Amino acid sequence: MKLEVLTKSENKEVQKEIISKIRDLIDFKNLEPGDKLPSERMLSEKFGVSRSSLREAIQRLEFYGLLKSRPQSGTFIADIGPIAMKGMLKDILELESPDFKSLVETRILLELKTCRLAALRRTEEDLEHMKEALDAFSAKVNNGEDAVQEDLLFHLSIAKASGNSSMNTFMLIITPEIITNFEKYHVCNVNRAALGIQEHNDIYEAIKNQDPTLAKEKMKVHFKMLYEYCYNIE
Amino acid sequence: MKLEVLTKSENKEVQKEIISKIRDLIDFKNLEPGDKLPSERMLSEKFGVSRSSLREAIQRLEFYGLLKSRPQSGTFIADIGPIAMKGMLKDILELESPDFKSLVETRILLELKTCRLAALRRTEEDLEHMKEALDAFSAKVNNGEDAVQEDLLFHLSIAKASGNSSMNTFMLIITPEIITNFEKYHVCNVNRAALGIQEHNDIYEAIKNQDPTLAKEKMKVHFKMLYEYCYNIE
DNA sequence: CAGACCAATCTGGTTAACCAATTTTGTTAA
DNA sequence: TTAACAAAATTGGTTAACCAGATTGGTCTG
Repeated sequence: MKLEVLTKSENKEVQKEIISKIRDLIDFKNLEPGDKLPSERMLSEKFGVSRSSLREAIQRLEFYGLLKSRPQSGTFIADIGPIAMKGMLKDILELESPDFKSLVETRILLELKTCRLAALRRTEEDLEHMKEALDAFSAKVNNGEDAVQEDLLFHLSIAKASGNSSMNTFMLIITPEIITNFEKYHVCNVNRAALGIQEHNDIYEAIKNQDPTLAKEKMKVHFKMLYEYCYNIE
Repeated sequence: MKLEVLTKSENKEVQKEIISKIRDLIDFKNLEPGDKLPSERMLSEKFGVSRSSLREAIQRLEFYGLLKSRPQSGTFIADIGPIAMKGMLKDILELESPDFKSLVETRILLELKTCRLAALRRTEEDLEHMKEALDAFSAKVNNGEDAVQEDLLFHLSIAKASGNSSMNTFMLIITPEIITNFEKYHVCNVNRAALGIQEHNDIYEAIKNQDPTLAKEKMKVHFKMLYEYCYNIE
């Protein structure tokens, strides 16, 4: 019975251990898709961890789509097959938290696509949202203030207009870390911000005119500096 | 005090309501980055929800990088600025679960990039893992069996070899849903599987020979059918 | 012997009590 | 007045008890 308070990182290690034990259990008991896992009480006792910790681990695996728990019934193995299950569990356990370079690289990839899709699919409502974000950005910059947040929100409005909820979700996931890293490394300087208004406007106009190729091109221009920065980090 | 048992979807609605209330609180109290949120007990009482539900909502916002809770100290607002905070909360609340088309579209985008990066960065260890996955896939197909899982695991091994943990994570997130949808819609048929071995081999060789352009080209060939399928769903 | 039905049990979800570290606050001494 | 120290209140995390629906095993009836 653990009594010391665990730090956040230690807690994550415990979670990984639990996931690892769940993997061993699935492996050892040869549990197949649709099979029911032992109850939470039984597992928490068997693993020697608290039920809350176990529940958190299960929730994480549920997030990755590997488990599915149903109220008053049990926790079940997802219908993805035992081989995929085993492989994915291994990958999840080995997963490391993303570095800044990965984040920027992924952001550029996503945005070159979302702005293209946005040009193809944007609704009038999407356009309005984008315009609002664009104006907020311009106002801040013209006032000489820092506008990293407004910048990112404009880009998020494009992601939303892309009509692809996966990419939209992924943009939402990486944006906060991008912001904190930007502010840490001072990636955005004020001189570029003024230029940024024009670039944002170009992107907006391209999407408004439903020109996907131009939109992507303008986004590429907008990312030029960031792109070079990203590939010179290491 | 709610006593009925909530279904999973109802539960998610409750979570959204809580997040919405947290947003209102931040808005109303003008909480800024680094500020401390009221304690969990106080909030759960104020919102009229259980502390567990509140904690789940907080964990979700922590996942998106908007909050940061520290043991024995409190839950704090992330250092991303009030405007970004408000905008992102709005987007998260409006987020819808991804459809199959979004998943496939995102997968293709990610994989064309990861296989290119893998060709540039793969280690010898990465190559070994890819070879193992490749052989497992070939064995199953040559045996006339269904090999959707092995197929996906090969692609995941490429994502891992890309050295970009964000993209690796995102691939892990979308893969289970892809698998279940594949099996539901019978996207993969056996005839193509035999062809798939050759295509997988081509991709593997290109990555092994560190030829990013060829790797991407071969991946594009591999996705040709899926690509057409994806854009003919609606 | 098969099918319907009911109660005991088991389940995940929820609520309340508990823990130790931290933070705040009040007091005292320099 | 201020700095230092200690006690009390506050905090997120943990554990244990509780709830109502789902499951199951056995029993009874046709």
